[in-house]
Formats: sequence, structure tokens, C-alpha cells
Amino acid sequence: MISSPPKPAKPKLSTRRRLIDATARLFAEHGYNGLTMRSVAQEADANLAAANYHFGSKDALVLEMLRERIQPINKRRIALLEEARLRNGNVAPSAHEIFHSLIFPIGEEIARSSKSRWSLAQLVARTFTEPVCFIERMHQKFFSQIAKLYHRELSLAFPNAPSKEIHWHLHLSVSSMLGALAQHRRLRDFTDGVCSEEEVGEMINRLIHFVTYGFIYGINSSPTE
Amino acid sequence: MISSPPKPAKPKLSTRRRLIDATARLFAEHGYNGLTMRSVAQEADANLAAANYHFGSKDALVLEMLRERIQPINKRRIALLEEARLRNGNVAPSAHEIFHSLIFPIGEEIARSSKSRWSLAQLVARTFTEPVCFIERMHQKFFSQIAKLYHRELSLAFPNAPSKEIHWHLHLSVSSMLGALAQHRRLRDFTDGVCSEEEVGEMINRLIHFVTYGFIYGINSSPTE
DNA sequence: TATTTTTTCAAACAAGCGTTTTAATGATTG
DNA sequence: CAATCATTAAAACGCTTGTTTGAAAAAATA
Repeated sequence: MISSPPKPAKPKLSTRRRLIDATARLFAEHGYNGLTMRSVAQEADANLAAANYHFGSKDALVLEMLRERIQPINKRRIALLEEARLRNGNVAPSAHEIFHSLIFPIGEEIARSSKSRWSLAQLVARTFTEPVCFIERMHQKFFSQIAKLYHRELSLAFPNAPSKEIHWHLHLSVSSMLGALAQHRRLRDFTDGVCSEEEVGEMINRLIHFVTYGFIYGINSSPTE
Repeated sequence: MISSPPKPAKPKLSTRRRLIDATARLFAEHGYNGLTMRSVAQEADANLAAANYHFGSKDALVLEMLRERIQPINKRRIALLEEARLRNGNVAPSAHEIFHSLIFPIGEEIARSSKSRWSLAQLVARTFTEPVCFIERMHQKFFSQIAKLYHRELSLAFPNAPSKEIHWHLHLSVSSMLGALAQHRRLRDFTDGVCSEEEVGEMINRLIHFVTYGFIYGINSSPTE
């Protein structure tokens, strides 16, 4: 079966694009140390020297890939928060709205990526485990300001809760979110085949409720036990 | 200052022992790929060939280290569950008792290891992120049976909840636990210095409550939304 | 003490790593 | 067409990896 169309209908993305996408797949699957320039080149169907030519180094390549994946999610989070604020008039967003804005955007991206050939969930797991220095610094840059934003927002929603308790439970909430995303690929095994990884929307919805309840009832019970 | 006591008060553990402990530290910090036989040998103050002599291969060394760390925790979990069952007579353990038995034992070990030179929290994060095949198989072996045990236990505590919902929320609970443990080292940064990583007990207590509330109220609300 | 077994050690092995180099391509512009 | 640029290609560079080797040292057994 020989196919010889005038145009192969495969525009074949730029080498740069293919390199970044291959980096995302391989970084998610094997981590920073497990990702090699040679594997990236092979996965991207490019030459070994191409990545160094386009990005300068392995570090810069991975960093650019992460930036490209994370920034739109954070922008969407802030947008959803603004939306809720406007919708409620002068009333502060509820805990559910706050955690919805935190979790839903990354759920959207995970659902999108799961239909593709790479998994954002795995990538999230990676970035939060890899102790490589530049990744830690990057997380500091990307997530410290948004953490402060959510702490402020939760302080408005729970004006009677001590600031430290909000810190504690926001930390637990974020940790739960990340843990659930990181473990998502293990869902089928863990539930003995009962729950399927395709139901990303179900998972995100339950996760938002789970975290909201954990936060609300955790904040309001025995802070000094 | 020359010290020449008759016995240097340093019995110096066996090479095998030192190799395993060094492996735990380095695996936790750098992951499987980042751990090298040379770094293990240096950290354990042993010869490069010693690890291959005692364990055969890098795989076998890491596997033995993991087995040694995980098994006692699972035994303690089952013991706490039995304890609660006996204490309540014929009544099934409550959700709080169940999650206490799940989370408290690993909290104990983390508190113990945090005073040592290595961190169990980091190791937990590693093992749940590393996609190396033998680790995944190992987790399947170690945690699939105990997952079934907890599903049974929660089914008794929530006889009206559909089995699938218990699967979902147990998955979320375990994910939250792992996420919180994995993120524990980031606590200080994340909370802007307000919460300290030394308060492991505080963290575990709050985590148990957080997960319990998330499970209880998650199970009892909108299962078919 | 003599002999056997276990454990350590330094050195070397092939394979794989990130990066660089140099030449050959392809596209763009004059 | 000629010339300049951006991109690709193959080969090689030191360096590190897991593992193996064979002899030396230590421990255990007789």
C-alpha cells in the first residue's frame, strides 16, 4: 500500500516544536536525569546537535518546555478567580470557588494532554519530585506568588481563621491536588480496575470537593489540638 | 587535638548496612537515575565494588533498601487497624480510626527519619514518581493488598456508599497523604516561613483530619453529579 | 598455626552521557 | 545567478556510568 499524495498532509512541525514536545514526553516519563539529548533527538526525529543548536543546553531546553506548559495554567487560574470575584459583586469568593479556580485549569490541560501522546499529570509529578536546583528555583518563581494570592483569597473567605491555619490547610490542599494528579495514572491499578483514567473530569470534580471539604472542616476544628 | 582512645566508640556498622543506608539517602535525594554506585560507595565509605559484591546489582540494592523501609510501616498499619477493631468490640472502626491507622505509622517513621540524616518523606515522593519498572511492580506487590484491606474496612464503615465511590475517595485520600508527605520539605517555602518542617506531628495530625473530612463529606455528597 | 572462606581494594572494561566541531545542506535575499 | 544566512548532519571530544576482574587483606574454621 504505497501512498504518494502530492502533499503528505503532514506539515511536519518545526524542529524546535518537535524538540520541545519530545522533551515534555520524555521528561514526564523518565525525569531529568533519565532524559537524554539522544533520546530527545530520536523522539523528535531530529539530529543530536539540533537541541544544543536551538536551546544551547539541556537545562535551557527543559526549562523552556516547563515554562511553556505552566504559564497558561496559572493565567487561567487568576482569570477564574477574577471571574468569581466579579460574579459575586463585593462578596469574597467561596472556598469552593477558590479551589475550583485552583484545580480546574490544570484539570482542563490534563484532559487535553491525555488525548495527546504525553501526560501533563506525569509531568506535574516529575516537577514536584525532581530536586534539581533549577527546577526548585523555577517553582519558587512560578508558585510562590500565586500561593500568596490564594492565601489572601482564603483569608477573605475565612476571616476568623488564624493566618497560620490557612497556611497549613492551603499547603495540605495543594499537596492533595498534586498528589491526586501525580497518582492519576495509577488510578486503574489502585482501584482494581473499577475506576478508569479516562474519567479525568470525574476525578477533577471529586478532587475539588474533597479538598474543599478537607479545608473547610479542617480549618474549623481543633486548630490547637 | 589527637584522639587515641582504646576503642574509638565508633563500632562502624557493617559494610552492607552502610551501603543500604547510603542508598536510602541518595535515592531519596536524587532518584534512581541520579543515584550512582560511585556515590553510594563514597557516602558509605566503602569500595566501589562492594555494592556489587553484596547485592549483585544496582537494582537489587535499591530494591532491598525499599523493602526494608516499607514493610515495617505496613505491618504497623495492620496492627493499628486490628487494635481499633478490638477496642470497638464488634463495631467497625470509624473513618478517623481507619485513616489514623493508614497515616500515623508513616508519620512516626518520618519523624524518626527526619532526626536522622535521611528523609523518608523524600523517599516516599521518589518511589511514587519514579516510573522505573521494578519499582512499579514492587508497589503493586506492596500496596495492592493493603489497598484492598482498606477498601473492605471503609465499606464496613460506610455500608450505604457505592463500592466505586469508596474506590474513588480512597484513591483521593491516599493521593493526598502521599502528596502531603512528598511536599513536606517544601512546607517552609510554601508557607513563606510561617510553618516549619520540624512540626511533623502537627502536620500528620492535620493531615489525618483533612483526609477524614474530605472522605466523609466527599462520599456523602453528589456521587453522580 | 595452617587452611579455607569471606570480604576489600584498585584498576580496567565497554557503553552512554552532554557538548563541540566542521562540513554540508536548505532557504532567503541581493 | 550569486551570496548570505539559518539549519542540519556526522563524527569526535572528554567524562561518567554499571559492572567485572584478580590479587591482597581479613576473618573464620580446622
